[in-house]
Amino acid sequence: MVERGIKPDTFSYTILIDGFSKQGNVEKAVGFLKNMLKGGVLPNVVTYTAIISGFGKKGKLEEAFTLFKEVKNIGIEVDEFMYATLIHGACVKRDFDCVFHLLDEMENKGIKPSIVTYNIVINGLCKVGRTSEADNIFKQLDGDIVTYSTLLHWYTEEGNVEGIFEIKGKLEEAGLCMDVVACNILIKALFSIGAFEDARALYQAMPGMGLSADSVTYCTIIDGYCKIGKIEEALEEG
DNA sequence: TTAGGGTTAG
Repeated sequence: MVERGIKPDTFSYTILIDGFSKQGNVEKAVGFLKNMLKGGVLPNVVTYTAIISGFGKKGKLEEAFTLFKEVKNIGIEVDEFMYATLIHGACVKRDFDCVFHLLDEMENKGIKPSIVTYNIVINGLCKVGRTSEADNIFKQLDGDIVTYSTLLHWYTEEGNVEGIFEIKGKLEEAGLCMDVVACNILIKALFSIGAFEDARALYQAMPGMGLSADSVTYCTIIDGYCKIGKIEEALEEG
């Protein structure tokens, strides 16, 4: 672009910055931010969110917060995306005081967290073994398919049979549209509680729901059958 | 008419 005399704008810079942040090279992303500023191209809330996300993924929460304060000082209006990104970073660091503080701050600013932001918090709590706490805190919440998938996944990891039944029931009650990820998690959960026939029935019902099994589905089923010594069934489904 | 946040096996 530069060779051809095309001046990069906020969008092209932000795409580059986001790409480097996602690859784990937040230093390079910061370098591009500096280039932008030097060239008189103004970063916006999306640009800064990309960098904060890069810091968060690497566990560099302090750097993320320093930048967050800078953004506020510049006078750029922070939004739910930026808060969600910071919350994700705080979850990576297992700093839940920080997480709940950020949620409070959002509320004070009149920024209502969407289900995506709540799902970040739920997953963060589950990851540190606080699944039932996550489940309780967000009981009143209208979960989406990711919320239920996440809770079901972690209850399965914990071997919490009661939890599995609770979420399975809620999932059916909510009547949400299943996706492949949700099916894979539910199949695994069913295997874990010994409901092999239900697991198989769900797998077979997938095409009727407009879903096709992916490699995770097959691995889950093969693993499930192998663990109970049913090699024949494992071979059969493949 | 371009850019940003969440969930799956082993």
